[in-house]
Amino acid sequence: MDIQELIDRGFAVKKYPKDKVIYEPGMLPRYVYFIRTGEVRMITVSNDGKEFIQGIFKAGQYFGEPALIVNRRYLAFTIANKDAEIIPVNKQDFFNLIENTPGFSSNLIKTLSNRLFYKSMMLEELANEKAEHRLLTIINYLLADIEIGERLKVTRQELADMTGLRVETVIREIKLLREKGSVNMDKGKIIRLS
Amino acid sequence: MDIQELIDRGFAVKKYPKDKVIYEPGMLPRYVYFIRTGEVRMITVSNDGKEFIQGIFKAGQYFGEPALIVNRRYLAFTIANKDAEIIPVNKQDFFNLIENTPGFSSNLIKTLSNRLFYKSMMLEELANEKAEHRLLTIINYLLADIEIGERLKVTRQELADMTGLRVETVIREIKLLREKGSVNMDKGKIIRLS
DNA sequence: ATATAAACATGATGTAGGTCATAAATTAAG
DNA sequence: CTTAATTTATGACCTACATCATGTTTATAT
Repeated sequence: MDIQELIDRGFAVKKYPKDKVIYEPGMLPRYVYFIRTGEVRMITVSNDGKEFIQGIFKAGQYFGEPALIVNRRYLAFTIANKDAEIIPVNKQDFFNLIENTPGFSSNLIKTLSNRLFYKSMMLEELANEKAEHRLLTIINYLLADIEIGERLKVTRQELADMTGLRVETVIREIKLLREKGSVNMDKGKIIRLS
Repeated sequence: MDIQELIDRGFAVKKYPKDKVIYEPGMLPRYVYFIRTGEVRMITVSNDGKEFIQGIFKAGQYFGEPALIVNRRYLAFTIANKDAEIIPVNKQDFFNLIENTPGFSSNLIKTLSNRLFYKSMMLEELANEKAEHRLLTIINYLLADIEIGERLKVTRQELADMTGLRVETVIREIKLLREKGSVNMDKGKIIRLS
């Protein structure tokens, strides 16, 4: 399912400026959101305001289906990370897409499986592993997605919000990882060497 | 997809005695496993031997698809919790089921969405919440699945393995929850009152 | 009924990582 | 260029939970 196809079929594009909330916990799901441009973060927030990054979604991806499919209220916020153009597709239309668009259903199955895989991995980390191991795991996960020689453009705060640690801990731990040579740095950012 | 239908189509049933390992981390996925009878637990184990329960699967359910679908090695062990009869369905047959069995594909999508929902919830808990909150969350999640007046037949060790806590912590915390009245107990086990 | 193994319980002590405070270094904005 | 805002950095202290040790109660098997 590519986004242009949706537009051709007459679905409307909605603009969300950076930091605009797309949906929040407690709301009943009505749409699945297809991202044409920009980026979205999905976060849960604890009582005392600590954020956890459940996922980052980019152009070409969609989000919000699980809650809609199982028909339960959202658990997370989704917020535009940058200015974004998004196509909300309502429940009926979404189910029509699944039924009638060749390959869409199997694409959805793959997407859900992938996310499940990531979440299983992170659950194990958060349940059992300590700071150093958790950090190495996401760092390597993120490094696998960029080119050799590129730097990870992720802040320490974001790493903290993905691992359930606090910034200070991430800062100290990354310093140790660099000293140990477990991680290579370039001007304060982690770089992929191989 | 009900299990009898698979048997009618000629798929073989394999017996696994209690505690038999069905697959383990590092293996390449070759089958999806449909449970005819018995029960299976999926666990990840840290370096120092601590277990985390990724999921429990019962008669009528299937497991092992995500790794097969994304074509990556298993992260977890799956182990028979009780004597079990299981039908391994190989990759090609499984994809045929998706393609050709009416309703199977949408059933799979629902199943994956449900698990994703559970894992998102637990990730938030493990990342941000302390022992008491974590415990109340799974306890209520588990209570929702049993009848009013029934007792939760789950050990404190199992609660520990689902929340990333240690038995002693779970024991102490449950005692506090009972004293606070946040949880009702009957002969040492948590009971659902309403 | 008795033995044996799980499960539950509780105290004493240790520690990883959180919290708080304060500041230097980058990056973005005007 | 200068200012403001983020991000990174570091020390001092604290706390929730882990760890270890040992015992009691409750199931399970013979």
